[in-house]
Amino acid sequence: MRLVRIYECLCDVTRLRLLALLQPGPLCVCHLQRVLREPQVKVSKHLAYLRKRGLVSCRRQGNWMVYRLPDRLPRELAANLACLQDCAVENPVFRADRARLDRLHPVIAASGPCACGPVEASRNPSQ
Amino acid sequence: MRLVRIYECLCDVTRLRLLALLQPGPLCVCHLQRVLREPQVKVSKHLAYLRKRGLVSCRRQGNWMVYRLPDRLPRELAANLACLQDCAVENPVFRADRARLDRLHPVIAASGPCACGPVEASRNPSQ
DNA sequence: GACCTATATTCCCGTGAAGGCATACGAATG
DNA sequence: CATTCGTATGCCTTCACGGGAATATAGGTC
Repeated sequence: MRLVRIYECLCDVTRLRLLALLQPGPLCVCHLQRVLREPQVKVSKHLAYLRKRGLVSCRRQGNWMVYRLPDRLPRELAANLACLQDCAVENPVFRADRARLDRLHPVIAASGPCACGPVEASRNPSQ
Repeated sequence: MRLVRIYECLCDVTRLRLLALLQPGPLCVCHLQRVLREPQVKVSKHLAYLRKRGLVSCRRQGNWMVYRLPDRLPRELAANLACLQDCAVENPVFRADRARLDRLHPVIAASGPCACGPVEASRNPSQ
């Protein structure tokens, strides 16, 4: 059942945090890593897990990998991400992550989802 | 994180089906078993899992154990159950379960959540 | 081509979960 | 008290997952 697959992705803190961070827009691994403050392997593995199950997609951008939520989300996933978003509002962990992400905002806004290098797209793409 | 605990409960089909079945009102194990068409051990163990994590509560009723969703659900859980309910509407597995449950309705309506014996409460309690 | 950086993958270990079988428990009934 | 019924628990095996260390890969730079 597809729904179970989704929940399997959601039942780990790191993955929840990753998904919550990607909701506003795409980010590269180094940003995710910096915000989560988790070791590289950990972040990379959980991203791979999410990728394999279609919860995130990614594309290479020079040296960097930019991750994002897929454009067209299946109904169940969209519903659950919305629910997650709701729950995240009042959760200290997510709030702290969001705060750190916001502190990265200027950089990201200036140079795109990957501030580590030259990039085209901006955050919060309406497409 | 409490949220993760919830998702851990949701990432198994059997448990999802159990929760979906209990949403309208309390049911005894034998009914759940009959609707799910799963072996007794399996049902019982998953109920224990849910019980241990506070997603369901139960009380003995003579020979039978009547399970229900707890009266006051924490915010996150309520949100996710609502989301589950939504997703369940268009899912064949849940629909089939619901159909079998509905076929049990007359019996349950007549004798309560456990049709196997005399019982007091009716389904869909507004409390 | 050598080297650096960002990220992914492999290998290993420990833990926990799922499923099944057998058995235990608790309540009712004779 | 023995039996039966409904349900729970213990034991076992299998398997997936999470985490870390080390290593590989891909792209960029000189």
